[in-house]
Amino acid sequence: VRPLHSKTFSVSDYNLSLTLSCGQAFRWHPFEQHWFGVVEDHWIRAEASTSKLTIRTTHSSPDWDLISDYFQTTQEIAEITDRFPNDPHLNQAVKSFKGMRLLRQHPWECLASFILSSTKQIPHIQKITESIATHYGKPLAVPKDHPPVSTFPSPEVLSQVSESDLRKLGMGYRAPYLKMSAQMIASGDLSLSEIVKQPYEEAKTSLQRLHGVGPKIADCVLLFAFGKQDAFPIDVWVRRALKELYFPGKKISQSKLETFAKTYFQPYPGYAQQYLFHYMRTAYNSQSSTQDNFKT
DNA sequence: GCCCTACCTCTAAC
DNA sequence: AGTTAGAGGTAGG
Repeated sequence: VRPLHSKTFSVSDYNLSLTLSCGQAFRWHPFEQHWFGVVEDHWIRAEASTSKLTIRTTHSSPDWDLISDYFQTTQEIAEITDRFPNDPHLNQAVKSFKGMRLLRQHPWECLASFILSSTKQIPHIQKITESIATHYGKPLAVPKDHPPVSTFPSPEVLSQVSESDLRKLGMGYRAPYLKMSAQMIASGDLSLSEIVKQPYEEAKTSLQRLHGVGPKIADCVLLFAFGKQDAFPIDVWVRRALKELYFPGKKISQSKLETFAKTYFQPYPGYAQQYLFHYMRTAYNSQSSTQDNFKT
């Protein structure tokens, strides 16, 4: 057990709990009054008040720049939400979820997580990603009152795992997708560090060369790992939100919806998407009597 | 282009 | 308590 290094970042409106639990990252756990998880090879403990984000880590020489980047500590969230279009839905979402932010995740872990996310609910995605780390990652030092955790294994490691061993972790038909993606990246056939430099549309096309990666998963990686602000992942919840909130009672094609989203929510479509996503999910879950209003 | 279906497994809802 | 439908997509027809 190592002593913890710690650092406090000055932030404004940092809603840590919402940020870590809103479906963009899958390996954060609430523990007493804080959260713990992993950023690359750092075990991390995080807690926030309205003006401070305090990070502790067991890492022997913490990479604070990496950590600052992951948590986007220098981002002024108000500057982004202030530029959302002025409509009642977004206004309500911003008011309800004040301080919800986007992280800047490790590209491979983010990609792998979202390959595993298709037709899965969040608790199961959490279970599988944790299980992958436990089985194939490297154990990290943790404080003695905390459970063991491991790093998320590299593409090189996962490309060597057999499909049947991956299936044992419960990922079903996604196993070959994960393995093939790991192989393509490990072999250098596809380079995530090159894709990050490409403009949004080109980067999206590049990512979709991977089997199991379509427009939605590509957009998740572009937004949550590469910080491409134009990415607008449209999943079932966001589709419902767009249809019901902006085109009630009308038939509208997928491509029309995409065009609308790309233009209407500028200059921060990605952030707007996350607020709409959360807005729709919580409204849907908490008001069962109004479910019919949200049917596709 | 647009629509349909199979794909694994878990979970929540009958 | 067993059983079944549906789940934060994608590929292939």
